[in-house]
Amino acid sequence: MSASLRQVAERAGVSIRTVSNVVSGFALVAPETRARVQAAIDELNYRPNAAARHLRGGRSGLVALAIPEIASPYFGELAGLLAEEAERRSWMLLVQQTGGDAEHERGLLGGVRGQVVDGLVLSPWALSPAELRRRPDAVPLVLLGEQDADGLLDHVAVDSVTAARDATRHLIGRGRTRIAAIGLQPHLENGTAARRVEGYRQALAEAGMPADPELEIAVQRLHRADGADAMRHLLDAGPAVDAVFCFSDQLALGAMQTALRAGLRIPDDLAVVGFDDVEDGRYATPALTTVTPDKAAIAREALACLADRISGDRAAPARRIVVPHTLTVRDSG
Amino acid sequence: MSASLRQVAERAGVSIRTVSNVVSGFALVAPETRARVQAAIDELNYRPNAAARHLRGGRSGLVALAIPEIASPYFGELAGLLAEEAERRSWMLLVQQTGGDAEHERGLLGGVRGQVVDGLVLSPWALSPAELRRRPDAVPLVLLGEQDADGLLDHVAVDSVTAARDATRHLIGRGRTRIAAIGLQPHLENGTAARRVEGYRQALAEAGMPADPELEIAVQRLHRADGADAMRHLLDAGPAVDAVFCFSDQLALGAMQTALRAGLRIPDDLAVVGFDDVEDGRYATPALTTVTPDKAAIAREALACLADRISGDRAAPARRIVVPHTLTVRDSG
DNA sequence: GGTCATCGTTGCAACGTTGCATGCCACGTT
DNA sequence: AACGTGGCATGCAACGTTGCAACGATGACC
Repeated sequence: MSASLRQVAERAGVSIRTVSNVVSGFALVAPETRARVQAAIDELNYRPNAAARHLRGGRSGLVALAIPEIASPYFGELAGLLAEEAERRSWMLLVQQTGGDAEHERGLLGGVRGQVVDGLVLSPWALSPAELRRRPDAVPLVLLGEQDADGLLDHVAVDSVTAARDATRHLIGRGRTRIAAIGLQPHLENGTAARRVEGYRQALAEAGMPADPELEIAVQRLHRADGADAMRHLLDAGPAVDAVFCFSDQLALGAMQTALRAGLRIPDDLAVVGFDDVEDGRYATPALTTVTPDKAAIAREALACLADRISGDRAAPARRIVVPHTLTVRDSG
Repeated sequence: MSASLRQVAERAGVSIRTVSNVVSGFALVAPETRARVQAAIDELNYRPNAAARHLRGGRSGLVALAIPEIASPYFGELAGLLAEEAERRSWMLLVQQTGGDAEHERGLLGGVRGQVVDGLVLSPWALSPAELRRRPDAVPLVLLGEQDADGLLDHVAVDSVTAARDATRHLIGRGRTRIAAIGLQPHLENGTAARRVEGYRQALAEAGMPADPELEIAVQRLHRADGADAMRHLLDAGPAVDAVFCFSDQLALGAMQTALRAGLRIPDDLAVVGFDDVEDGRYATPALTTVTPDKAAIAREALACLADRISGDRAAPARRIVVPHTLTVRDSG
């Protein structure tokens, strides 16, 4: 066990309170006393007890990040940035995997196991906006992704409609005429996929191209395997396509592998555009053209927002923070 | 703020202690009392206070994972598995990024900020074995990777020498004669790279092939960019090669991109083998042949070991746990 | 010379929980 | 009737910290 204030106090011949004053740095302490206390602290290798501070002060210095899965490159990169940002704020980051499970997500809304954390950054997957809204009012919460919760919950995201439109416009601009979209998720309440389809359709409409339901492929999850399956489906049964816009880089990479194996040349026969700009895509062959959300901004804004909630007005109107995105054109389309 | 035992007790008309007994499930409580207390708990939505429990019991239920970076696919996948395993044990997982920085790693050895965690899983990068050994005896610690700390610290890892030998043997078996190794890290104390070179050299020696220093390429880190640089170096200045064994999949993927861009056919002109078996590699084109460490076993064993330390004998002799690996042959070599 | 502000230090209480010991009651045994 | 037993409930103390108010000592001021 580690030394406590009491032991330091005994050793330095002062009261517990005085040691506390030295440790916190504040308050008036005579230089000589401070030095003596400091010496005792060093000798005993005193470290303030986090549990006691937490109990007394109500702050744990912990923030939780709840995401579907850490191993997914997008969430991994995001988690890394959030960890950096948390470190900068002297917070510790606790990571919870929801597995995209509604039950699990719901559980977290009520607070992470016994009020351990000061705040929660949640990237919902299966939870409906309605459920998000009627959450038990517990820890400060910031949502990642667009959530149909305007005015009720803070959330940070790129503008998916615009981003998807940009990506699709790009393909149209390159002369593609049969552009498929991979990544619809009609089974989920989560609005992200819906918004990306919307942007995709808008771009087609602008260009006077008909929206063909056969070109809109739904997936269960956003993994490479789902992209591979979707592409196989398109190649087997589907109509001819000369481009695919995938709602994540993972989907795009899976789709690319299938297409390449089928002997298609990318981008000559098939252009592929992704979404997220994860590192994989940059080193894929061909390198993936993709929508680049400002992930650092997402991390920064999410924690800034959380910080405001934690130490500021909890009842302040909810904020909808939109971070910038760009289209990064590489070799795949 | 949330309800406390006292408030529940008042509402149910019993003592604090009795409520505590109901909450903990143990002890003898009359069915009728239990029901009344339970009702009060539900009405007030009582959740035990983690800080108080931590202070009282000395356990926080938190375990820290310290890795160089979450965004790296290997560590991301590992973190995911550790998170699952932690969940299974009702632990929460706190993630610390060290950035491969010695100072940072050293800081963690002394305990994560004020004894917040019950245990620490550390994947050292820059820290020397000597420093690891003379750590201040604080929280229970398990190291990931081979650490030259036998008998002093618990650690979990694959057998890198054997794994590297297996991989190299495979290339030799396929008739490759000029096999480069990418991933040496002579600037680091961390022994992993050294072990992989050793296995590589062993396999060459077995086959009566000379070890050519020009074929052993050092890197700063294990990112795709480093692999790409190393490959470029080999193609530009270096001698002819017909295979590369990379010490991580990241390196291999970077190397592959450079080779493909240079017009080499993989595996015809150049065979590429990686290490880690991350998902990227499976979906790369061509799919990456690689050493597959049993990552789930690493996660399982690491936490099992930590659990033993936490609730068992802290002075027990350190364990060196070796998890199995296989060679997964795909298209790249 | 007395009152008052200032500086440095201190004791008390409380945060919410649980281990321990003890209390009380009813029942069955001697 | 006295005693022991077991079931159930409770009070006290302590974990380590910090906010608050108060303390004595010192010097300044009127």
